[in-house]
Amino acid sequence: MSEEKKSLNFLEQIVEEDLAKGLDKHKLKFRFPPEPNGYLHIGHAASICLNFGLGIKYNAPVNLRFDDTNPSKEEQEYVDSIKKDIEWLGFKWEKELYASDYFQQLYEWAIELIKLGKAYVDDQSSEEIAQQKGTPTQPGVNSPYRDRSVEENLELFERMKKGEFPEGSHVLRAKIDMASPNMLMRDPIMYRVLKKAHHRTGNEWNIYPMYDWAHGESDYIEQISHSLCTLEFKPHRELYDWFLDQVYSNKNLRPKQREFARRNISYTVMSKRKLLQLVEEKIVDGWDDPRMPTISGLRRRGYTPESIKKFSEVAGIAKRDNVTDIALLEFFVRDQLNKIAPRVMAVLDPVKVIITNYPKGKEEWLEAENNPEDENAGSRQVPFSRELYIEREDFKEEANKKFFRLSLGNEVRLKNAYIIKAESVAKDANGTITEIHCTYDPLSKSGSGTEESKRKVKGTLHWVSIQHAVKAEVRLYDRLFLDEAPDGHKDKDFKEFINPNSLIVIENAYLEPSLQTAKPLDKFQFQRLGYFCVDTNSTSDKLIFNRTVPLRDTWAKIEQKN
RNA sequence: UGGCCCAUGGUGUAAUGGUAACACUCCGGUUUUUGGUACCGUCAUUCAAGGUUCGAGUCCUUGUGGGCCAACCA
Repeated sequence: MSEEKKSLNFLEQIVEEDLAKGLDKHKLKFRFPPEPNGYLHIGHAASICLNFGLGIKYNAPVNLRFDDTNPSKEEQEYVDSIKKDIEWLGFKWEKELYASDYFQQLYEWAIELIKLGKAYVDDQSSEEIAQQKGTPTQPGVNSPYRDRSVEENLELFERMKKGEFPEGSHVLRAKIDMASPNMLMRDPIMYRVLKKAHHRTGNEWNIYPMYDWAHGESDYIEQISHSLCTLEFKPHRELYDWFLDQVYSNKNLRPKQREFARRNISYTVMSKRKLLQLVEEKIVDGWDDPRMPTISGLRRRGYTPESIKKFSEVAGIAKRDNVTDIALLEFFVRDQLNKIAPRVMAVLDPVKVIITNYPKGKEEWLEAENNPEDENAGSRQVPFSRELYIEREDFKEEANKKFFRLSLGNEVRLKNAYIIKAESVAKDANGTITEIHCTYDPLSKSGSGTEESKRKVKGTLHWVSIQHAVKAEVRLYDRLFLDEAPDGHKDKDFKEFINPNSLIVIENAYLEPSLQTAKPLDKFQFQRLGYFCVDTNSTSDKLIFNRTVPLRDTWAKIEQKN
């Protein structure tokens, strides 16, 4: 077996360089740092696969650290969902940690900074502070409180902590440089007063640290060797390093922040704010609606962890803005489901077929292969009888030679059963076909080995026996947005591009009886239709199937062209 | 009008100074009891212009285009 050399992405190269420069490989440590203010989505999967992938590759620990410094947005529900999703993807974290675990340490370090004259309490409003901050092209001006004495700062900060001041009245700021070309270095806020209950620390704190102050120091406390984040944090790196300088001792490892481009996907939105909006405005059925690009949505849609991981791996990691084609993700689910999903027959838009020369009351149980791609998948029995359903679109009274399906006077094979020929139709008053009368060739049974069974016919149809069929609700999902980049239009709201047909519910689909016992999240290929997954709310009394993705459909393409 | 980052087929990545690779999509074809799968084939001289070099997608300069930065969010 020749093993293909995989090229390293630029972050792996950085790790390799650090190793080459003498970094002890046992000191490699990574972290995945979600904020528990929303559900994980496919973009996070890139970061998860990157960090945990690095952990696997170098046999290094990866911490799961919740960045929970803002109690007004964060909730336990999100913590739980995030843990569930990471586990479902198949990754194991070394330690479950929280930025809030470090609140005390962070507080003590802040006091040290005050004592060193590197931090001060500012009494101004956020508006005043914003005004003094300048703009990217103009330097800021110093706060009038910038040169308070250490004693006064210490006392004020203590009172902030005790809850003596209302929210918004005081902040602790790092004293850096109001004229820095980097806005983040213009005396950034380290603490604000927030009298909110925290999901872990309750009412213990009246002040909460800001991201920049908490994140790098948390990395340092955990001795994370490589702290990987998305591109928009690039300007934060200077501040990350500045804060690190304040506490760093060369006896310890110094964490390194590096940035990569977030993964965008066509025909969807990825920001948690917008996803939350879809949930709150009930445009979708919750964070795990199968149309959502969340991990939980994809799971309910029928995606597998493997397909998501493969997608993340192949899409890769780089530094340029990107919009990856959703078709790549769909390719990987199909690719895996093709190998593992049992084939079954289901008719979504039924029209009745009566086989006039098949005896009334007779039934046969025919053998059907479960998966031609998996020889260990075995087979099952499906019932055949005189009255069947086939898809309405599989029949035309008259058809040209490109139509490989059933038409009057022509033969077609019923999958795993017999060759039938359409003889006549019955219609209702509107002209809608209500019955197709066919005859079958008794010698043409699938697998019987007869000459008749080997006869070439143009097409093969799926079907179900009416008297044996089980009913189910089938939900046909399509992309949630009609535009490739719904949030890429400056003058238009992303919701203007919502696909009105993103969900089509078929109340009464007919399935072969073997599906009666299907359990939530079981995956199947409905032959000739697509891959379907049993919904999490499905029961044996009320079966519900979600369409994960349709099969590739070259016939639909041919038809579209005409 | 400041600072930083980025630029390779339709899309996403690779090529680490030595003559553009892989995957997806699209289009065309072969096989097929799923118009599926599998298999085969077509699709770029790397944003532009200069420069360094025997040799540049890769290094330098200048443009051009895109992104990020003025939350008591992360």
